[in-house]
Amino acid sequence: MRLATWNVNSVRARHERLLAWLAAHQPDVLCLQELKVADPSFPLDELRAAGYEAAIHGQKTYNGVAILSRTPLGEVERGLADDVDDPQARLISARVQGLRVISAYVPNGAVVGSEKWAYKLAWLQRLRRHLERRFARTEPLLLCGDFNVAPEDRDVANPAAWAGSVLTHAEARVALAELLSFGLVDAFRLKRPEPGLYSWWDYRMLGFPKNDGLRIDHVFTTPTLAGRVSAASIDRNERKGKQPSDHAPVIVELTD
DNA sequence: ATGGTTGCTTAGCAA
Repeated sequence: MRLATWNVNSVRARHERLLAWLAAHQPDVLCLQELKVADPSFPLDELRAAGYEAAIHGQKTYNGVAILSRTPLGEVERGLADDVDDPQARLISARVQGLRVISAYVPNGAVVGSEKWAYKLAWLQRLRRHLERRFARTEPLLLCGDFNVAPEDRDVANPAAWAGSVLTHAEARVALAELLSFGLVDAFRLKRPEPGLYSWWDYRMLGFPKNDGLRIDHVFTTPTLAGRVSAASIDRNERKGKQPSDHAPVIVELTD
């Protein structure tokens, strides 16, 4: 089974690229983030024609997440289901081929110390509680998405330049580590421990031409599935050419 | 040279 996660930065702007990428890479499951459309504007028909069912949690202008699958999606759940009144569409989960797949778009956090920063840290805590309430570490779970956190300095091309940013700050890394302490492992790093692998490059400052990248998009899995991870990669090519997303797809292969 | 990009929506926000 091939599973991927990709922050497309507007499914409308990335429509052609999305269909071309699906055709070229044939993932069984694709988690999407930053749809930036409400549900009725999601290109369901074209994706069905391409062979994919979709579970959507859309939002106009900002956020929005989805899970695409070649096989049927069941038990779809949207949001963190806690007592916080939160209109931001950042989480969706579904059952696919006996697995529980989650597509998450963690808040960026803007600037350390800002209100958005506090929301980011709180959101990661809320996700941890959601996992505890809703799932067991003994079940086959795949938590995928844009986490807006580079877990370690080896995930950052230029750690000195990014020191103290919302993507690398110690508090964000601790919050991510606490999320993973639910009982999740970094599926990508199981197979790809080497440095120099990134999933996001800022549109500004010649980020991609200079390869000033960070690995902030992840696939985390419960230990029951870790042994089935057979390969992992990042499709850096998708960041090239005309009108790319600022994120590249992260791909994980699981043995059946 | 203290900027630089993109997307959504249409001046300003978010990333």
